[in-house]
Amino acid sequence: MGTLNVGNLGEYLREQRRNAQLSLRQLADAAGVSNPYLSQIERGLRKPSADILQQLAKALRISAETLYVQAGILDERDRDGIEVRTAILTDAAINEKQKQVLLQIYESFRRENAAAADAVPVPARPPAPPRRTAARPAGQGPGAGRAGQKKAAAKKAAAKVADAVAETVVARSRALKAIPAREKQHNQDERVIKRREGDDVVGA
Amino acid sequence: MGTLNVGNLGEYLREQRRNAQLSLRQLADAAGVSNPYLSQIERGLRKPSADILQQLAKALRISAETLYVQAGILDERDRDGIEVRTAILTDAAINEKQKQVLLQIYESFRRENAAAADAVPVPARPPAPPRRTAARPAGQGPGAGRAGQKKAAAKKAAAKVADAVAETVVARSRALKAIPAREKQHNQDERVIKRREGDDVVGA
DNA sequence: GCAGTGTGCTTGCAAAAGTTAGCAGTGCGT
DNA sequence: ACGCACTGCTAACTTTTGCAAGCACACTGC
Repeated sequence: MGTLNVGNLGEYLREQRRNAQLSLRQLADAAGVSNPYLSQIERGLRKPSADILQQLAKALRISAETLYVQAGILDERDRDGIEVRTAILTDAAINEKQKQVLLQIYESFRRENAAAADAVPVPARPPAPPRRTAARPAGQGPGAGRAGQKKAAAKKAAAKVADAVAETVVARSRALKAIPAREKQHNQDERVIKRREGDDVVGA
Repeated sequence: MGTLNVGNLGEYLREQRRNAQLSLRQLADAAGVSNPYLSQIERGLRKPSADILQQLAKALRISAETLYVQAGILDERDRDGIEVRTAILTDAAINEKQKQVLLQIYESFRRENAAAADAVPVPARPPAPPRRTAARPAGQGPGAGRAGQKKAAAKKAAAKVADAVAETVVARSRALKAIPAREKQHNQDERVIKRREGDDVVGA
């Protein structure tokens, strides 16, 4: 193959590996791939198979599809957000509430990015105003008192769920950041043991 | 390779080719693939790369993802999730961090639903099960008063999710900027770049 | 200084993917 | 009968992927 069509894969992989604070050897070991090969991939000298990409994605705790896209196996084509909206709305695995939550977040992100693209000075919390706007129409105040009270209670419960979810996300994020460091040390210990054993075998 | 993990690909390919009323040679020529290789693929003797699958899909005028699924590159069992994930990942309007956040939330929703579907009592979290149990009867509407209150609470929680998560994203963004290790890695990047340039020269 | 450990990379090689040249069989026209 | 075009496949070969062994360099502790 004269020129490898590997797109941005190598750079992306290296970036993700660095974000995870893993050495080349650590990621290679975690993915079950040889470290020279991983080095070659990162430098764009090789185009790995989808199987290898799956293994790497798993070790990096990112979705394989992410790497497929970077490698040019899956196409990046959505510009209007229609597919994301459609996919979310037609997904049978999540309920309506969750769909709405995801859509709100998705739209917030899009707005945030659009604002950034416009180079408009972004307020401290750009997503906040849309949320409040959405919350008020949901109220529909003129209804019966009981109806209003029930709705307020429902909102309170939803807020509690959101707190739990956000907490989960934050905790997970921290775990992801904390684990690599620990794993790194732990892996070093393991590698020391492995290496000594390996050295013994070679010596023998 | 002792046993090729090619799933149903060969049979599926042959079926599609026959449906299109193409001979093996015609399809191979249209796809830019050698006809003996196509024969081997159809007989399950070879596992083609994603590039070859793309070429074949294009010649057959079907989506490459269809063949990826048949080849086991994409998981069909996870089909609904795949569409959402793929849509999110291929969306050009949001960046990588946002994509990962959305995916994490999506996954936690799915997990939440799967756990609720399994109705597995979680001993580790005694507070959580009662809340979920309450959310479920709400849908079934056994008790009108309580069910209504719980529904309203759920809505409020959902509304707060976006705010909490957006806050998380902002916090994470700040954390990423604050991490000194990032600078360290940046320096490593420079070193690697220098080294790679040297290597490239040697390679050329 | 040294030894030990970690890092990323080079080199040679095996295995697998993928191609080229050609074979055997089938159907059709003369 | 023959020749021709088409079919799917075999076998040898080429190219690419992916790995094992090892190198050079950096860092740390003694």
